[in-house]
Amino acid sequence: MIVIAGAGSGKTRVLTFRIAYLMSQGIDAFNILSLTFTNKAAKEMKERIATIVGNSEAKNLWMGTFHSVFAKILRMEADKLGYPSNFTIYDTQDSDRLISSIIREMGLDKDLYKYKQVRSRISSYKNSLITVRAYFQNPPELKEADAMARRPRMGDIYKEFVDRCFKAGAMDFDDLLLKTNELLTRFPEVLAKYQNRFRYILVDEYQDTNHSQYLIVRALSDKFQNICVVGDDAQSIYAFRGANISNILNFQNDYDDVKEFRLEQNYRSTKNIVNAANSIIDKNETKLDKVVWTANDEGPKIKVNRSLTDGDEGGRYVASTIWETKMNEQLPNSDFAILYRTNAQSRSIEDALRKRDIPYRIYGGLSFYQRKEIKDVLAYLRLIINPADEEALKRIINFPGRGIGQTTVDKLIVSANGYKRSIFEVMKNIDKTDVKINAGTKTKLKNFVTLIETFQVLNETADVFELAEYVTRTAGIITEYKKDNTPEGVVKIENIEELINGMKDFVEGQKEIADTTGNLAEFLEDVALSTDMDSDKGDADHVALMTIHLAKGLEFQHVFIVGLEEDLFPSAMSMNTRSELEEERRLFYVALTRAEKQAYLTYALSRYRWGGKLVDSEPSRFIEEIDEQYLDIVTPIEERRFNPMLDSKIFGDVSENKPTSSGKIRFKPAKQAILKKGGPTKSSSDKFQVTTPKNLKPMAKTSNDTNLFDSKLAVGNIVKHIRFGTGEVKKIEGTGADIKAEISFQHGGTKKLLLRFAKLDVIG
DNA sequence: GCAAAGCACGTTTTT
DNA sequence: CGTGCTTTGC
Repeated sequence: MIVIAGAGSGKTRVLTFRIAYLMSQGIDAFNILSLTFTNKAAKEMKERIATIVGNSEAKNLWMGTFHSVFAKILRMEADKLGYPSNFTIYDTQDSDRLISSIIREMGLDKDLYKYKQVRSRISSYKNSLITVRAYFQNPPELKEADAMARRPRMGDIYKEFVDRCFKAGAMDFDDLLLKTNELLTRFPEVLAKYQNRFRYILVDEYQDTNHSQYLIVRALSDKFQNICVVGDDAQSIYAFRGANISNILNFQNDYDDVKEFRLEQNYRSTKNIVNAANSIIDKNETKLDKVVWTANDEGPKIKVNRSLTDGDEGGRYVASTIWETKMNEQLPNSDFAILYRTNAQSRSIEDALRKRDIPYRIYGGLSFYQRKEIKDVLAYLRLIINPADEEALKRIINFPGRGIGQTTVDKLIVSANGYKRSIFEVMKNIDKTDVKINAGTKTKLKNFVTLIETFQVLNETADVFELAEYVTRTAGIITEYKKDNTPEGVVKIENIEELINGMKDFVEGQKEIADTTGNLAEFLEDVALSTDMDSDKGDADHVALMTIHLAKGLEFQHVFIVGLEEDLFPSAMSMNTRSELEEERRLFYVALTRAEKQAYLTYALSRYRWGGKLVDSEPSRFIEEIDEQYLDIVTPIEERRFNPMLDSKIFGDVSENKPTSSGKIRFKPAKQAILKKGGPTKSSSDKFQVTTPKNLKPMAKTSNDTNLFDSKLAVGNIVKHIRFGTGEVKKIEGTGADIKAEISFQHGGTKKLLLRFAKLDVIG
């Protein structure tokens, strides 16, 4: 059965009730497998089912993401594949480091073999079931393609990567799916076992499955053919990680007697939003026919707002609109979401919200578990349960510093590869090997081995919390970070404390649930596969900030979609082919359909990108693509309020509050009008800087705050440099990010310093 | 082997 | 802008 479910039509409800229904018909929960897109979705669905059929029954359901469900199965069957059951899950960073390391070891040009490109290439092989053997055996197209891309050694890197992961007892994200396929293909008795267990299979967000996932589902469902997939082709937004939209388009051909259902009524959004979204998705060629409609109210039109810069967008418009709406309508913060295309856009929004004391939470981005200090602690724990884990070992063998440098590690890697053993084993038997390392360093290595072995012994008896506390103290991690008195150092200590407290919760949680063992391995797996969405840190009331990808499946009363500019959304990277652009359009569709009541679209005429550079932008084509009867073009009145020099006449033929007379929004003239107003001359553009609202608290200034626009540095100033001492500014040259000052120091002569790097205190 | 400074580079999107 | 890698000088 396939359910094509439009946005807001109650997909989750369908799955929930179907499962509850199956169970009410006497089907054993153990026989139901339900694959969701996030762990959070699984958890929520489980809770909803529990309220219908009871908690004890719901507990037995197999429910989770592809990755988490099959990681569990792989642990049970690991020995068949030659893996230890406590295998490590490498995250993207681990993979990147290993790939970089391999490229270096093979003596390849790292500019030609960029580790990210190599990683994504390997990832796409794996997701297409092209194993190393297949790569070398198949007709030479792949090899030729890589050779054409001037990367003839691609296959060798792939092979080495796979070998090293295997030797380290590690799987990357793609392996969790690929190895599951290997397991089910090579061991028919295992396949039969899981086919018999999972008699009823349900898959959510089917449009975002990749080939590897598709094959797993097909294999498992082949015997009983009790499969129900739910999805919406219009919301397929993960092609970049291998999602194949034809999985959903061709489902009918894969099984006998497929029943198809269409859910086209939207219960979430107003007519304006639903119709506007339809008018966008209409522009796509590749799609299934369906018409989403709603019986909800007409609702207000979608507000479209233009700002001068990204700072204005977040500050003057988004933050103030949230503030006012919240006050006028007495709404909680959680009714608001701000969605963007790239994570980097969050910063300016954040600043604005902070200034207005609006509580917010950023989802995604650099997650807690990816922070350096957290990964350091986790690396110790990983090494305890899997000493072969190469990336964990390399990370901590010299952290905190114990005099084991790169040279030594390189020798160990070469030796480990030679003996076909893990690095840890080589270290353990260092005296029996032919590794040329001096006696002093050997002692250091032995001490490290002993340290880890001590931890391993403790792990036999202690729980995760006790262990981590002991490890961070004994290994000197806490001491190391305590040395650092900077604010960053303090935050790191706090983060480690938070991690350890989280472990306490985990241990206590495990005691309540009897069916889990609550060991270290389990904790690490949770960490490896958890996302920012899964953990609801308290239920504090906040505005949600996230990428559109992360927002899929969520809904909010008021939704701001920011940065609607060409090259940003649609992304400059995704405008080469029609299908790429169509995916961007679907992404916009997803964004818009998150809104229940009111949507706001915003764009800026120029934006700070790449750190310092102010880049001009044009409004996104997606704004124009919306049928304009659903739009309310708002002109930012604040622009004038903050600049008394301006007169509305200079806006030329762009009217203030209504669409232009031609009936079509005219973006180009609007931009030119702004140029006229802002003017190309320095003095007038400076005004915009000066007229920043003064009632807002300025950001804290430190001596190394070298924001160029705030820099008061001039010829003749006496400055102090942290290293060169006191000197006089002789000359200032360059523009923008490249401004340099020539400074004559009392000791140390004359130096040209880039202001963006130099830490200068102006003292006279 | 280590620390600091300099420099390069990147921003799609994520399990 | 900020991270993380490389260079440099001990």
